[in-house]
Amino acid sequence: MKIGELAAVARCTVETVRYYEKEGLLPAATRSGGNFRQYGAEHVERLRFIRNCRALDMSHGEIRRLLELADHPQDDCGAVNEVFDQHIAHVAERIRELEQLRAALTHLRQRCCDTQAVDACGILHGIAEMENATLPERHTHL
Amino acid sequence: MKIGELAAVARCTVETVRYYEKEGLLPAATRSGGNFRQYGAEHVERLRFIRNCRALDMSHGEIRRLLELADHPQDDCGAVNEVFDQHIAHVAERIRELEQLRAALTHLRQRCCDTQAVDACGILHGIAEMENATLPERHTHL
DNA sequence: TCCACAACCTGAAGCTACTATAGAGTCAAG
DNA sequence: CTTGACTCTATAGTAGCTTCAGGTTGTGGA
Repeated sequence: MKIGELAAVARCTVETVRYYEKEGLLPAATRSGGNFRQYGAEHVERLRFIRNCRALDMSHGEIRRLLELADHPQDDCGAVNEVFDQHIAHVAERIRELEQLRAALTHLRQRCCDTQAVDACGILHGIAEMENATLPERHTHL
Repeated sequence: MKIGELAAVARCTVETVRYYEKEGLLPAATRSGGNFRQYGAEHVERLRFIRNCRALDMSHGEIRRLLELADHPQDDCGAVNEVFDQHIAHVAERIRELEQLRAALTHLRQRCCDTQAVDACGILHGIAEMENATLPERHTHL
């Protein structure tokens, strides 16, 4: 199977496949006489795994770790659960951050209910007066 | 005031200040004899505004738009409200996406309750079996 | 006056996860 | 034998910075 077909079955672009190879997420393919990449079922499986992890918003670092662990089938899967739990924690943390953010934005929004002159706009004044202590820093890649 | 002091009062790094100047968010400073940037109160105000917008997770594009609008104090502030409402909508949308994601992750997590061999791990099998239709695409910069 | 050292300067590269482009080569059908 | 789809490599761009290299300026103590 050539790269276009692989990309099609995994629903990603050809460029993404080549990028994963360069990043070491996908092992280098064998080459045909004309230097075209040749793939088999194991590449399909691996690429689909990677794309599914990306659909779950995992970083390449997290995916790399999962792939390493999956490559030792006899080992205990506790480490897998750990990676996964940490990822869930990242997501939960980001949701908390964004909910704080939404509350702050909604509060600010109420400072300008009517349309008026810009220099009297409650939103702009609200932003100018903010103390940075209000909001959290970002802790995740999400 | 020199760049280090400006950065300190706005609680960001010197590099960030120079970056904002290069991006055109912050107007170019006048220079001292030794080519050091010199800032005044208006720069402090503007930089604090920018940093507060960033704390609200606005993109540089959104901030640029707000700054433009703020530079025409006599105009109607309806456009400001519009930018703001759209940003709130972005945040709400991202929260929805992440909550879907969390649900999917939590569901997957339940497929491996006990520690066992990697090749029997319900999480890894679950990821491998996923259909990409499950999850939404990202629509915002958040 | 000299020296050390902090703070400043510019320009370029690195980060994440891709996407897009240019220019060239390969292959199957008509 | 030509057309056109597909592939190849290498490079640059995206957002919002951070880090680094290599050089200049300003300030305080000896």
